[in-house]
Amino acid sequence: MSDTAHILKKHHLRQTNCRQQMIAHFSAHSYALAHSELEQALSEFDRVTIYRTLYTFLEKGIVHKVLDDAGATRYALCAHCTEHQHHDEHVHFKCMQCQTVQCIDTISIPNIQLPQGYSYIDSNFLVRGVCRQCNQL
Amino acid sequence: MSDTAHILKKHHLRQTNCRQQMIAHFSAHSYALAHSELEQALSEFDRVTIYRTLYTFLEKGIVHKVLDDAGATRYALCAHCTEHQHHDEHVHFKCMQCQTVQCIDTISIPNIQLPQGYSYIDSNFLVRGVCRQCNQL
DNA sequence: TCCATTATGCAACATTGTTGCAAATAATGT
DNA sequence: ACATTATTTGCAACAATGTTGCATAATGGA
Ligand SMILES: [Mn+2]
Ligand SMILES: [Mn+2]
Ligand SMILES: [Zn+2]
Ligand SMILES: [Zn+2]
Repeated sequence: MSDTAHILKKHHLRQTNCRQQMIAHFSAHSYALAHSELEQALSEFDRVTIYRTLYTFLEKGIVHKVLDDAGATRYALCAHCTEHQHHDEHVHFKCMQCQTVQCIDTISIPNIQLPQGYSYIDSNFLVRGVCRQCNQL
Repeated sequence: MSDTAHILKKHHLRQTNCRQQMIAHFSAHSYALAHSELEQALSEFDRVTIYRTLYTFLEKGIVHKVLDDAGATRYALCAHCTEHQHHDEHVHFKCMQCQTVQCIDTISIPNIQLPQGYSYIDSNFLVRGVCRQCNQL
């Protein structure tokens, strides 16, 4: 069974064309994808279908949301998440030159001490800078 | 001279009604404001004017952008920023109960070590959880 | 192969972000 | 106080993104 099929099966989702191609597209890219990018790449599917598929993937822990300072939300494959809990406490890096946002899985988000009375659920850490590729130009 | 007038003067901006009321509104709230909230509160001004004023305030270092996982960008007053550089490296906290996002000025963003080849510009750290007020219910 | 459940496409709409341009306004100098 | 000029505002129009309802199509299991 293909990788994409396996991911869907693992999360008890039906094997549909759109889902398979979306997962394949995520796998083929090392950076986080915006809705608009998926829409362009997979133009055979309706915008709403992609929208709803992203929602399903989020719920099931197949992808996680990646914050971007430029409006549109991005998404990237999760490494070890389940339907019940996301575990994506790694840093995200946005290159201000090529505008891509990537997961830096090797850097986990440092623990911080919240003020009295505040409780922690999760966090999202976006670092802006210039990526390796763009620095080498 | 009023506080709001002083802020505008300091940044060489004209004293206009919209700008003064927007700054007053920011000052009166301890949490980050979305465009839509300003629009509702200051309904005598056009949506576009508020939009452009936010843009001006961002440029001048009067407000900073606060990322939110729910689509709409929020803004909050800067403490020590100038036209030339923002210095808002503090943690932002979003309460998943009351949905407000606030600046936690007392917690600065921890330094992280980026991989070889990456250079750092700035960062945005959003912690999600439950705020003090909502926890005490 | 049939059926129940689920996913998709389409239409329609809501919200947010963005630009051009003419009219209104604020600052400046007289 | 008034005229001049640069800037700001409101309006219209549009682009992009997010969201829902509903009829039709497809999937997975019986
Ligand atoms: Mn990630
Ligand atoms: Mn802040
Ligand atoms: Zn880059
Ligand atoms: Zn709260």
